[in-house]
Amino acid sequence: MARLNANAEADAMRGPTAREASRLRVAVPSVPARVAAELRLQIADGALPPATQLKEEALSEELGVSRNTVREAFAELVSERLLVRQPNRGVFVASLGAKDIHDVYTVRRAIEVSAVRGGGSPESIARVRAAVEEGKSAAAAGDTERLGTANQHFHGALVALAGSERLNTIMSQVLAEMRLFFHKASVDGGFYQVWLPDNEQICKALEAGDAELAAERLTDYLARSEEHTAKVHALGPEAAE
Amino acid sequence: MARLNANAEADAMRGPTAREASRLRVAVPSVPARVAAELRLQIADGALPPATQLKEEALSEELGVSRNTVREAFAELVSERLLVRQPNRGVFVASLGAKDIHDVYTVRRAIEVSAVRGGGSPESIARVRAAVEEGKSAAAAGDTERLGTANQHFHGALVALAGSERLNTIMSQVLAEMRLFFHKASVDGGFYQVWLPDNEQICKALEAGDAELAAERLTDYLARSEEHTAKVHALGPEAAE
DNA sequence: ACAAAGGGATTGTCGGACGTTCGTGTAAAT
DNA sequence: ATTTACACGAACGTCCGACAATCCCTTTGT
Repeated sequence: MARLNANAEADAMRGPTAREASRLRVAVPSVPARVAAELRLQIADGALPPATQLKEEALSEELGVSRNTVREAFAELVSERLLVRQPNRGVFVASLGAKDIHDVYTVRRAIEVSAVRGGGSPESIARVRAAVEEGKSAAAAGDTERLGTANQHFHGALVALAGSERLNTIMSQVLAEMRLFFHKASVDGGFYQVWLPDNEQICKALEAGDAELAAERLTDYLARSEEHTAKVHALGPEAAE
Repeated sequence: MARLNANAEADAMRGPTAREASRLRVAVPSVPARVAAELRLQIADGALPPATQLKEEALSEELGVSRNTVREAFAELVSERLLVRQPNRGVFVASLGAKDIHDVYTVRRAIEVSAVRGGGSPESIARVRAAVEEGKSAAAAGDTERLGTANQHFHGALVALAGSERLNTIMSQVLAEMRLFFHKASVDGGFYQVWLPDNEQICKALEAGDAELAAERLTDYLARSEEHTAKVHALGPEAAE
């Protein structure tokens, strides 16, 4: 129940009040934005599993914000497809079905492949390389969670090759949606391990200036990844491995 | 000022009240959704030109809804990039710069080309054909506005080839953004005329089952269209042709 | 002329209120 | 015993009003 311990974090969540208004401030996100961020986190790491209902009043009390504010946060997350709203019934953590898996991968194919085909600047390619290395090091350390985020960084970096603000935000939403499938709790150690060689090969092709080859490898990767994901999902989203 | 005549439409905008609750209802959209739809329309046809500030209280009075509701509508439109929010300053109709043009076209290249490459079912290709014919008929009738919407239908139909719900919503948002450049007021008759042959050729390739050729032609089209758009935008978004 | 101080307008967030909708459990009827 | 009807309660949807925080503009002081 107590998603946040009621008082300590509740006060931290609230905006700057009169007494602490004097300190210098550098664009503190609005309260609804911070509530949304908090919920995003809890959804991502499985504290709020799919199909969980989020009640406005309960949340507003736990977080120490008004119902109105919670409502705004909900609207934000609904627009990101992390929550779904059933009119007059409430909002629920999105639970994705087989169809959604395919849909998400369709978007990824469109966006990632297109971005990779474009080539990208040396700096942006360097960032792809950095993500690859981050993944390797995480794998070496056996840090599953870091491996997962490194993988997301990798694909985010791929899209960033296009240098498009809009594509970036679309991709980050898609990545957030993918986390609905794979909470860290439901993913075994070898899950991301498999894709490390793919990442390496794609990155190599990019560094060699062969964007077309990279795109081809990425397409291939996405096909296998979708298949894999669908398989894992088929035996129940709960069954780890 | 009076974007809506205050009373008549205001009541129409409000939700079903007690007295009229008896008639059968089939999923009436929520009040914020209807406000957002209204604003979307007014933005699309230029009644609310870019950089216009939208004030919460003024709108809530004109539309006969509460400030809270207006606020929710704003949030929706901000998430669609039709409005931009300046914290503590207000929301403004988005005004796109040269960089945004390129950005939008980058998204279109990714999404549309990818969808076309996939081929698509006969029914969805038929819908592309229908949009092409709609454009021709509108051009023959000299109906500029219908020509514009037909063009949007065409590109929407292209994306629909992929059969992806998410791609569709992304595309419809992008199309909405494009309307920020081209209000019907600021577009001369020949504006869309030019692209009719392109649409025809792309559609022909699809019908012939040659998705790759269609994708190639589309890529070419998008390049020329972006150039054209950038040119028009360069001589001031106001200058019609 | 320019910096500081003041005021007005608008947003951000809160709190509460009330009708509506939907699920559920209870009671009545067959 | 199963089904239907009804009443209750929990949430949501929308409205209203309030107040501090913030920003812009104007006025004031030097």
